[in-house]
Amino acid sequence: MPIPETVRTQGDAAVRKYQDDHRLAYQAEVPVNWCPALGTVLANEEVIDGKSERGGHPVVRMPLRQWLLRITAYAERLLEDLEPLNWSESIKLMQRNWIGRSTGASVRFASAAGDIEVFTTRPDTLFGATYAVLAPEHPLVDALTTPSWPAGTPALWTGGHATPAEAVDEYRRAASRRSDLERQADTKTKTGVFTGSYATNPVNGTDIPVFVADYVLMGYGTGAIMAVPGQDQRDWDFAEAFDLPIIRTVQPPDDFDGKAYVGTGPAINSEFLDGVDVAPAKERIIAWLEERGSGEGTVTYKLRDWLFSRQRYWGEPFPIVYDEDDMPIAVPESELPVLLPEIDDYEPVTSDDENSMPEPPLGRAADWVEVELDLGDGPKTYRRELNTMPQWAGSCWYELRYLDPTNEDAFIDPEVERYWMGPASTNDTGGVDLYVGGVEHAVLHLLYARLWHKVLFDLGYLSSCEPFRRLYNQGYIQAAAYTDERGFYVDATSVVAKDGQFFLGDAEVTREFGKMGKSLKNSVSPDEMYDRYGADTLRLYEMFTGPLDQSRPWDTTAVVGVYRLLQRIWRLLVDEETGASRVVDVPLDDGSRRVLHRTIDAVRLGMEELRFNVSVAKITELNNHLTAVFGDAEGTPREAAEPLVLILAPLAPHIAEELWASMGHERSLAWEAFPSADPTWLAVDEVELPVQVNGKVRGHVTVPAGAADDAIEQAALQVDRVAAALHGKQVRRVVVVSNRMINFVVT
RNA sequence: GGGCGAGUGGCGGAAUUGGCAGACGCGCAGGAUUCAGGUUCCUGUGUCCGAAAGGAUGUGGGGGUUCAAGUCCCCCCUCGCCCA
Repeated sequence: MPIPETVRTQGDAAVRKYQDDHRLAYQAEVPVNWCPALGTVLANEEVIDGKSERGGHPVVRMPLRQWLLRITAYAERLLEDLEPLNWSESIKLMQRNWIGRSTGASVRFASAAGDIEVFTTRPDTLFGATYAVLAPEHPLVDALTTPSWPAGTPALWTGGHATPAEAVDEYRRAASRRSDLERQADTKTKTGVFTGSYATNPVNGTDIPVFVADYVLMGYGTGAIMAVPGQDQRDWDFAEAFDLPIIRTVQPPDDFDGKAYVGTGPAINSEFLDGVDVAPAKERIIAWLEERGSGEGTVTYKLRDWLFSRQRYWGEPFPIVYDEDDMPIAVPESELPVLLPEIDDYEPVTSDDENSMPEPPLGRAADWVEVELDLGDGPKTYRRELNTMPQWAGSCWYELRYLDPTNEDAFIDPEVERYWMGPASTNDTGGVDLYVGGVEHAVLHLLYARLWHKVLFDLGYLSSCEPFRRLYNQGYIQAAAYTDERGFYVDATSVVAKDGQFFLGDAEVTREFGKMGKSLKNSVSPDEMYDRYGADTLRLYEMFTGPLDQSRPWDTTAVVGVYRLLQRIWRLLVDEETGASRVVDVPLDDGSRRVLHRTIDAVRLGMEELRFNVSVAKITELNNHLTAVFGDAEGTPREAAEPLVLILAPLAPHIAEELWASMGHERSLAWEAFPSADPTWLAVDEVELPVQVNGKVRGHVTVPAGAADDAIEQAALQVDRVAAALHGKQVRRVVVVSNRMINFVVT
């Protein structure tokens, strides 16, 4: 890393600090998510509503020195490169929201306790800031809390307390009992107290009161806001509740009758900004603030650096050792990989105690922890890093290693990577063609893997800058889950149904449907279906029950349908009595040829769009047709039999291979191309069109494909029921959609 | 509170994206084969009226645009997911 001269001249410590501020992996004392029940700390992405993503255990915040990966340095690129990816908009949106880029300004309001730094996305509304609010946990709150209420403080602002100190103390106590979720969800009642201090609005020198209120969260922005009730509904509600002035600084449209106006419009009551629209007003005020040193334009991200240490045994050890000064040193490449030591007890140290401390299991491997190495200044004893990497570390790049799994010299041959993953054009990010995975990885695996891919790209190992070009989120097969009267999940397999109610022993339980898994205790094994019907039927059934991206309950009642389909296909191609092939080398009739090619076309499309349920339906239709024509004939023409087996193969591979062999092939069908429809047989020479009268179908006509509008009209008029419907009516208009339909509009 | 997605027969789900709603399968009913059960095969199956021909009605509810709406627009209800 190039070190700027100005840093270099300040000595080794400064250089080290500069490096630490920029390195991808770094250690820092940060507030971490400590989960005593799991015995490890967790990344922000692994904590949902204050509970662990796995298991739902309580998570407490505590400061700790840990490894972090500087994902924030990639925030902008992670955001930008989402754009061209063939991912669902909802997942892209989740990542965008998680990265949480917001542009705005940080503005300093002078106060007796020093500058209060607020972040705002609406610096253009600064003239409308009529008060300021700090989160109850904000570090300046104590300094801003005055010994007594200033003269003229409205009773409304004091919360009924004799002094600001009392009021603030009491308020903070109450706020600490409410979770962030409650604080944000409860938008109706606005609470808060006045600190007794004022802050100066830099644009006009106005002193505005400073409040403490829990609708401002410490974890977002700077934990302090300038309140602009005219343009923010939360601020408006608070202003109404505390009788604070409201100044509109954006002119709402004439027909606007709401309270806060968040739309665009010309600035008003804003001196030099008056008449300027929101976007240019932002630019102008930022320039003004920067000129005077009162603030600057900033881009902030919600995304935080990735906490990368875990106190678990099962994880990649860090290739890091510490010297006698506790200085971390990278293990030289010749010593890699660092392997986990054999230990007897690799369980994490778990606890119910919020005050317990993380304790890495690797600490138990005393003779592994101490290691003698020569890192340039002779053999010395070093101490190994005891934390391990999170489970995501491996899943961040496994897809790359899969491409070249036996390579001993590199994690992947660049040529191999280019072949599988390389960009197809200049605008292409590259990446695997298709990645099927669950939505639950939206801001976990799918974000982390993108980071690693970009890092490897930057280091020159990859030609693709994104790992997954197309992402498809499969739905979940859900299963019935049952809760007892306490709301706890009970083992679903032990529940019995009786008269529409569900019981565990004598106790009634409540049924719901959810993703199968340990947490809902409702896993259902496919083994039973496999034993009874075989793997092909199981596979085909899963594909047939509905679109891949939809969740649905596991219901086995319809499985016989696809089982019968496979049997029917078998009987079409193999003589049940003798086991001999029924495939014959005679030409196929034109009608069957049309059905065949239409089916191939539809199945191919279904495969491309991952709509396997439709593909199965089309194969069924083809088979129904062929059975009707050839079921009782001497045999089934090869021209239809072979494509039928080939289009079936991806859905029911075993039976397809067997049928393929039965037709005399010695080589696996895996080497055959997927059939393509012949366009000649997709073309039709006659079409049957519905004839509508006032939008209602009154009959059908068969006309040559591409027939002229008036020819269709003449033919339609010949249809008895149409003629009857038109009798005595006046035709106002005739709508003909070629090869589609015809509609007579009458009165 | 905000955002996104979904709601179609008894059930799972189709519908070339504005053009015959209900493909395909399950289930159900009737029939054929069978000593019988199962298997297999055929026919029917949204709802209402009708013996039938046929008619009316119908894609969560209400309104709208259009010759034509499951599909587009507005309001509402329910469910799911995400964010706060």
